[in-house]
Amino acid sequence: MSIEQGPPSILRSVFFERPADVVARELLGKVLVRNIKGMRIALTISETEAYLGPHDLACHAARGRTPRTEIMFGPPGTLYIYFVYGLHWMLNIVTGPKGYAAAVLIRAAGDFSGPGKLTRALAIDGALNGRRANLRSGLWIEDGDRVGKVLVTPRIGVGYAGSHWSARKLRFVLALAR
DNA sequence: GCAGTGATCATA
DNA sequence: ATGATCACTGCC
Repeated sequence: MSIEQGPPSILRSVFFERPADVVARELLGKVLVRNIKGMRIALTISETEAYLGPHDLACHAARGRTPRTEIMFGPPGTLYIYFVYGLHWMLNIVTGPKGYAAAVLIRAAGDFSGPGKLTRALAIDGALNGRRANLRSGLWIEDGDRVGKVLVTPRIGVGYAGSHWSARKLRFVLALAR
């Protein structure tokens, strides 16, 4: 049996240096931690989506390397944060080897359901784009408890990607504990 | 169901 | 420079 001992460990880049769908699934139950001027907020991640890489037509990197997608070509564990619909910041973490543009979108954590609401609650915006998930940036991820059942569904809001890629089951949701 | 909101990118 | 689009949300 495994008893958690000592301080929780912060996920390092090796965790993120794997395919986005693997990372997305394993992020469920991990703890998203935000440190804002000494105030610490810790929320269990409950919903993620994988954006697999340039071949994934729902992934921004499918449009090639642009000023915005440049960040996704960086090392695993880099924060990729972009603005959409004129209102909302989206929180992603770059996955896979450096130079391979893939990422995981964190859609929900704690009581905050919805990617825009999550970033607003944690004061996450473009200032964190390109930073790493670590203590220095004030945003990182720690180990969590074992998770129970996981729901796997198509991703939200990617109808533009065509029937194949919009249907792929790349959204991972933590089922409620019983 | 759909309007709001503004960055981003393709097109020119 | 212009226009379509958008990994969303909240209100109808």
